[in-house]
Amino acid sequence: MTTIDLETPDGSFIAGFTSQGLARLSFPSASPSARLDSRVPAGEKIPRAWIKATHQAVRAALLARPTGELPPLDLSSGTEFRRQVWDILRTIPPGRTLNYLEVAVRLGKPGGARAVGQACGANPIPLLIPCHRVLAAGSRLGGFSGGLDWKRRLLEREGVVWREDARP
DNA sequence: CCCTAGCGGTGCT
DNA sequence: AGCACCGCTAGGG
Repeated sequence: MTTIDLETPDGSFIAGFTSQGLARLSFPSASPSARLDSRVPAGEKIPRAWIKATHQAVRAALLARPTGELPPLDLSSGTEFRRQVWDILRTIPPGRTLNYLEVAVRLGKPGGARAVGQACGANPIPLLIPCHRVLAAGSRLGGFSGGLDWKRRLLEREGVVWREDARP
């Protein structure tokens, strides 16, 4: 994996590329264990177009704008089920949300809400695969592996309203 | 608020 | 094969 720093007004994101495409993205605030290591020497050569597309997509997403065309994605770290979940997440536009149950239903697995949550947590490319647009039932915030502060910040910019606590 | 039961997918033994 | 873990949900006290 080759890592590239992406500077943004929100700090430095780190993108990880394989020869297949963009494989990971870490937030500026990511804990050392979750943060990609940009010091490791580059493995493979990465097309400049991929880096440019990623940089633009990240900056757009941070402004609550559609990402436009993404570079090729390497989602080989995911199981079939998880890739199906991630594909659904990519259909959620800025400012819109689904909840875990709704994603499960779309997959034809109405009992799979919990597995959907697990798949969201395993999302290797947060922000661009917008797992922050998945809330819990009743518009409750639910979780976020990148830290709930980031989830709140992104949703707020997109004009989404959520409920901080308590069930209906 | 809490607790419980049930759920599907995943990874580790 | 078994089992513990989960970004969950619905129901009841």
